Amino acid sequence: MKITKADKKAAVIRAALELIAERGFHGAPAANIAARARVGVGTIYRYFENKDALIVGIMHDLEARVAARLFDEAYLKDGTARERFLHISGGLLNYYMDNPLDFRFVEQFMNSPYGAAFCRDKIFGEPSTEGVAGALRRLFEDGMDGGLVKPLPLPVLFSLSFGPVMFIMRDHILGLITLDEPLMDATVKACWDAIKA
Amino acid sequence: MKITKADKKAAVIRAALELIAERGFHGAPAANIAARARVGVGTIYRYFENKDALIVGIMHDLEARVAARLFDEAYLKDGTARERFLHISGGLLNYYMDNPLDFRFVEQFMNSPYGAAFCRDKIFGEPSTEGVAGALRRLFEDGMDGGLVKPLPLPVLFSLSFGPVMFIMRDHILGLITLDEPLMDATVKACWDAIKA
Amino acid sequence: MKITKADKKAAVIRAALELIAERGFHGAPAANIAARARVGVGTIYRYFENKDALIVGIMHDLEARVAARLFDEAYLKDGTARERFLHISGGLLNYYMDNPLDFRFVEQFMNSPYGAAFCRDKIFGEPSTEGVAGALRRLFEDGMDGGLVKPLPLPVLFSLSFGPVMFIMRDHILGLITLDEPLMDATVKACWDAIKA
Amino acid sequence: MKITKADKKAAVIRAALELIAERGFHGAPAANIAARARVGVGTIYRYFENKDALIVGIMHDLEARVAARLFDEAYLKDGTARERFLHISGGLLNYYMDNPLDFRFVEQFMNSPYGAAFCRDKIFGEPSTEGVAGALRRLFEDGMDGGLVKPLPLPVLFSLSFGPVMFIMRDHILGLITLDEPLMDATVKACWDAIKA
DNA sequence: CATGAATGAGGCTTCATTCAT
DNA sequence: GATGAATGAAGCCTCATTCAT
Repeated sequence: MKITKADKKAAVIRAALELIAERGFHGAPAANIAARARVGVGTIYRYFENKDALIVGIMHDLEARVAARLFDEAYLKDGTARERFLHISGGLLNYYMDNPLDFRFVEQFMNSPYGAAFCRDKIFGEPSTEGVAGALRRLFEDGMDGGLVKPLPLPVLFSLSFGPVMFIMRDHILGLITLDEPLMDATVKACWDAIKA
Repeated sequence: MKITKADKKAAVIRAALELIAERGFHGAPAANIAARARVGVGTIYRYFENKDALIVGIMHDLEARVAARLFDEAYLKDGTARERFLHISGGLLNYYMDNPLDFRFVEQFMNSPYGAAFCRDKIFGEPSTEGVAGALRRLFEDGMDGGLVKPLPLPVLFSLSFGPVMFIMRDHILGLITLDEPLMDATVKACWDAIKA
Repeated sequence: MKITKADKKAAVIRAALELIAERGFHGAPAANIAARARVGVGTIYRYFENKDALIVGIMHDLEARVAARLFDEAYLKDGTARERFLHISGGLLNYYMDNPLDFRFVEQFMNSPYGAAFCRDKIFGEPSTEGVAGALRRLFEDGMDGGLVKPLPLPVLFSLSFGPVMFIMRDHILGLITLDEPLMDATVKACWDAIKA
Repeated sequence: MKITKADKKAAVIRAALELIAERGFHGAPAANIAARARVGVGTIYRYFENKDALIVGIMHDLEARVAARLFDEAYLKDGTARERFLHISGGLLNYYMDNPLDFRFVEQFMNSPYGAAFCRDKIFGEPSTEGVAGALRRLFEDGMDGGLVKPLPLPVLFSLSFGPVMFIMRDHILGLITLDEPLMDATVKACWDAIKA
């Protein structure tokens, strides 16, 4: 058993994510990805049918890592709707602060034909009760039932909650602003103001 | 005045915007743009130094059209900070509802290396007191002075105001939700809740 | 009668010669030629059927200018074969020293498919008794008859006479050597040594 | 050892040389080069960064082949300056007689912006004591020291030696003259007359 | 006559993908 | 499995030439 086993796949995913995050889809040819992953070009095609599959694969991988971070033990112990909201919203902001490349990737992925297809696929699948989406839905639905959250369609609540987070993260990464703990806190609290009844 | 005038440039811009909006940057080769604009390929290069310049040119053009719509007479007549906020925020939402292709373009442009460069250029220029950015800055600064708006850095206020708008528009365009007048109204009002003191 | 009449043609020829001399055939698109000649692109095509015709036209023009310089009154007055040889050979060297762009053009023209065709055309025409070629032929033939010049085919005598001149001119223009009066003199005298019996 | 080895590079070089020799730089698009080399277009770019690099690469390759021919054992055994000169000068003429395409390439290359850059690069490097240039320098310097060769700058001696060779070769290839053994012999001997003291 | 906007064939180069080793 | 040389479709861009003004 060598250092390199089938975690070549992980290396490919990481290399591709980094390259796309840093240079856009244009700037991530298979040859560069392979080079950065210290892998032969052909190896990419062992693990992914083609480049599109690789890109979607990166997104799935990333999603799992984000979910693991947001729904940790801290989240599972009970709390008010507001506390749980702040936990998730703030957690997302924190995650992207710690992993700016992940953010840059998501940003580019979601706002591209890939993202559209990705979302459509999610929708055509039944509204899962598990994963990030499920947890959030329960949070908002409970909140609305308890009269704590404005009675609005879920997508609207989502947008009020995460739109600002994604927006401000980009500014932070571009250097237009420097987010610190208090500022992040103020931001997610303002988001709560937007959705609270 | 003949069939051929210099609005070939406008035709190129429109064709490129549409193609990019519909199919992403990948799906908009120069040949297709020219074909849709009913123009020779070479003509593109009479008006734009290269494809990148064209793409940035589209964004500038689009910006001007958005600004013209948001800062009309209705805006200029006085109103409370909240009224002006709702006018702009709602106006933007409306504009994109009416021009979904414009929205799709902005979305892709801003979340790509093009957008990063574009924003950086804006920043290195002095904080203009005119245009969309200037008007918004005055609006928020006045609001903060009057104690009507939370005292937060401008980029944060921007993100609270427009993050949700952009987010929900994508859902709408993807068909995940159908925005109607009341829903749009509720959304921008919720945004105000986020920023109001 | 304005400054610009049909000497637009001359302007085109000059502009094209300069551009080709400085940047090669690759670096002389019609648009640039027109710009440097301060003339519309279309104008080029009034005077030359196409670009090839223009290029050959430049060569003809240049030939005439060289001939005018070499066969002046000084040449016509009698002299020994050696004197006449040195006059011509040195005159050519001098001409190119004074007109380096002309040299660079000739150099590129002659060593290209254009030059091959040009020479072929000359050959298929009867061996003219006039012009540069004619005068040189007489000079060499007289020299051979008088036993002053090695009895070799004309092309060989030509190459011994002008090969070195063209060769050293290129070095001079490239800056590999700096020709001055004594050096030029020594060079053409050495050429005479090559052909003298 | 299969059909495909890495002498694809040699095939590309050969194909490009031939095409350029026969049709000029204009007449050698990458697609044609690839076709003649029986290679995919992309393959060219595995071995050369771009077309310019290919062209310079051809020249380097050719230089090596010429050097190998001129400085063989026959040259190394001692001889008078005149004998060695005739060996080299005649050898060059012979080489080009045997390889007319090489000649046509050199001719076009040297008299073009490529050649200028090529020579400049050579100059900025220190005057190498090896290779063709070095051997020739030694030959001429020894000759001058021994009073056998005219005391002239090296570039002038070069031009007197090789200018006629290149010149007459072109005539031969264009069919203006047909060089045979005696004629070639007479030519190089005449060149010696030009440089001998 | 002169102009230069318009054109599109054609050139250079990239890059996803394959396949022999 | 892993590799990377080979491939050619396809993208960007240039430029000789035309033609309406």
